Amino acid sequence: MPTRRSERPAILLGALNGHLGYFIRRLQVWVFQDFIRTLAPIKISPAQFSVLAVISDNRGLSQAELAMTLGIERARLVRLLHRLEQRGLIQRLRSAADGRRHALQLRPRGRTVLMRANALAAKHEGRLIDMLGAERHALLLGALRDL
Amino acid sequence: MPTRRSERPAILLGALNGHLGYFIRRLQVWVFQDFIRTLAPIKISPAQFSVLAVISDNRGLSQAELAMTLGIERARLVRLLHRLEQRGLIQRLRSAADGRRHALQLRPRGRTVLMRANALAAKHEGRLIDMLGAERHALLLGALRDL
DNA sequence: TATTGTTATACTCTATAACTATA
DNA sequence: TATAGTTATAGAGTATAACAATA
Repeated sequence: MPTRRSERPAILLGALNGHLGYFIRRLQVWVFQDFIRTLAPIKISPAQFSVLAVISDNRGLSQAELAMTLGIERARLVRLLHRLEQRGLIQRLRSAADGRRHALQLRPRGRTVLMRANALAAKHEGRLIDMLGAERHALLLGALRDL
Repeated sequence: MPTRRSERPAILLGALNGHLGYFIRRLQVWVFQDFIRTLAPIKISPAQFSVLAVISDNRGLSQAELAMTLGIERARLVRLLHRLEQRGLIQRLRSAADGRRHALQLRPRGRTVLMRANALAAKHEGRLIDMLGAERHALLLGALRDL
């Protein structure tokens, strides 16, 4: 027979305990909040960071390829890229081979910002490791990286 | 020296490979999409499901307690609960002891809907297990449940 | 016809501040 | 004065559909 240990009984999660999605969601919310605050000085959101990182390592890729790689809607990418272009971080070049495509690449300023973003993102990752413990962090990364 | 195995080189994730948050986010998006589609017949969102589940197992708790338990903004809960109340799934009772608090509880219809929701959510969880593999699913649940 | 980029719409989520009523 | 619930706002994210230019 279970006994209460505190005056106020703890609130139960009920059916949620069996659902991985609930715990994934909670962790994801924590990650976004910490990431956004950490990169606030350079005003780079998680989505913008992922876009800059992928363009950096895949110079000349198209918007459709970028959208599919990151699982972002093509329509949403338009506004996202427009802002990065306005800030002088990226460039959209019409492809010579296929007039429909935009070849994406970082501008010098984008490379600089990405370097700062990487440094700040590393600090965020450090806090995530602190929270999870290094072993659990490695376990999760290994389990999720190759899906 | 690495060699290319396909005509078109695969798109690289670059710096994202070191960030657990990226992979957590991708999985979380998959989970939400599948959950929403699975529970579409009864029009219950992930947030609504979590609210019904916690109220069910903690009859009479307040909105502030519920908000803190689920990590939802108090302000957002208001509209969420309002809709569930309009649908006849929950009830807000003024607390006799403290006039500021609303004691939350499921109405009979809410209990019925939650039972259907649990059945559909189990199907969703089955698909998640299929995608991850049973061992990985158990590994992740164990690693995330006690944060 | 199909694809790429674009525009538009509607709804939800997130963050924030401020208001009211009760304590 | 502090707390519980509420209202309001702005900015993102998500899901759609439809359009023009190009293939």
